[in-house]
Amino acid sequence: VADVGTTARAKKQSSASTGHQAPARRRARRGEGELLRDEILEATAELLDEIGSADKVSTRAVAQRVGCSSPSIYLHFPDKVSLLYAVSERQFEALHAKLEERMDVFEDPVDRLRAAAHAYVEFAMDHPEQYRIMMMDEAYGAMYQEDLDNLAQSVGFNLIVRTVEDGIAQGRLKPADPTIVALSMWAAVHGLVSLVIVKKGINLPPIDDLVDLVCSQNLEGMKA
Amino acid sequence: VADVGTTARAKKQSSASTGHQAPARRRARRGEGELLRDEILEATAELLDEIGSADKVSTRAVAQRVGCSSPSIYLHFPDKVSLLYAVSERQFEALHAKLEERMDVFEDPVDRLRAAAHAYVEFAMDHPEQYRIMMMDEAYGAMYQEDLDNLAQSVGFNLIVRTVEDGIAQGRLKPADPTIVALSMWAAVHGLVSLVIVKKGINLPPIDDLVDLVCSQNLEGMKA
DNA sequence: TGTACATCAGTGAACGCGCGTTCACTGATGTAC
DNA sequence: TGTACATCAGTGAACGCGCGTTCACTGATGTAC
Repeated sequence: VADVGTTARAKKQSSASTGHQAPARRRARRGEGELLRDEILEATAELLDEIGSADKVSTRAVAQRVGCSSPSIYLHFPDKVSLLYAVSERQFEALHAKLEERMDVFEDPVDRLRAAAHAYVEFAMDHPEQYRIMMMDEAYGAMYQEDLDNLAQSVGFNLIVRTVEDGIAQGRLKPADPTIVALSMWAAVHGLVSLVIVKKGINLPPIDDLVDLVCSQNLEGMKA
Repeated sequence: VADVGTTARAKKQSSASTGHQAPARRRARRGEGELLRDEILEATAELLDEIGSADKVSTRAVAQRVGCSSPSIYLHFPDKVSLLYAVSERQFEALHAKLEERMDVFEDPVDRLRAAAHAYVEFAMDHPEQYRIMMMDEAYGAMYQEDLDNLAQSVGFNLIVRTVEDGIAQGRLKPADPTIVALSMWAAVHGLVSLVIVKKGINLPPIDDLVDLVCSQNLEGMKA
């Protein structure tokens, strides 16, 4: 009611309200509307990491982090679920890229699998809350429901299966169903890392030692 | 404003509103106030199973399931978090009891460990959404933070550690750190079951076969 | 046996909040002539 | 070079909803005398 005279800009600046971060974005040029889309995705990913629950990350908080208004989000995403879906897709791509990068250092399939396990754990420990959402959250689990091959692809599962196949073909691993071997490795590593994330504070041996142990149980025992 | 004449009971009965289930509870006798507490715990557990997210189970829904008003919940629990905590404690006790029951059928430590793994998986598959909340949810993870020994106890972890110790003492398993062996078994089984729960619909071999495989990798390889 | 009373086990209505989303709008940017 | 105009990239205010929780109360149950 009062305070109509001062410009909107001045008001936004002065009323810091709850806003620790509002970098006061500049409006994008004509063809650059997609820039905001990227900033929204990044801010959402950050907030998911900090807050650790998709439900509790509000579109308003995302907007505030970006420095835009909350309706602006709807210029780029039809609704909140779509935004979260897009973030998760990005994150799966990042995980996949990291696995590939770390595996490609090695030639030997067994080394490659160990490298993959360690890279997977590193990713999860770097973004524990995002990992929770990607791999433990109901919403995201359901998202990929129709699209299982896509999930396997994204999560790097096929990468592992193929490497196990190579190992068997090259005589480095005993013949076995490569999908089962890959699955039990994945489950063991995921189990480990998810326990550490959820029951944080539980005092465990260093996680990398545990990962080595899991790799040994899954691979060394299977060496040809 | 209108409709004041008809009794409250009649109103409740007729306005079925969204209420599929409102069993029209009878008020407890003088000393039996604790009865409602139990009913609230059970209704909450049911709803958690059905809905699969602690956030999305509302106190109002719990009250409706029980057939009482929502303020009644606050007669027995100071707030929603305490209610959820109490439910989860109950559930951990049930899991512990199930493990003990299934293990006690066998004498041999290796058999006992296999039985434990299968019982654990059965519990999780019977109450997938509760298992998610107990083992994958942030809120519950945090609840037990101060109380790690209690967690280990509740989840049956100590039971497993002791059985591994027995196995080693009896010469049925190779000498090793019993905690590490138990932990890697737990992680592998938890990893498996949590993948199946979250990524439901993913087409996998029967889970019991996978559990057997995991047991083999963790135990058979370790047999003395 | 009858009645006044304390208390126990609850209830209906409401408060205040934060959220996802919509609506009607604004004003800078580039384009046509 | 100047100006009218379309459009793109946003915005402020508000709606409606569901939630956890509180408040003032009610009425059945048992007890004292």
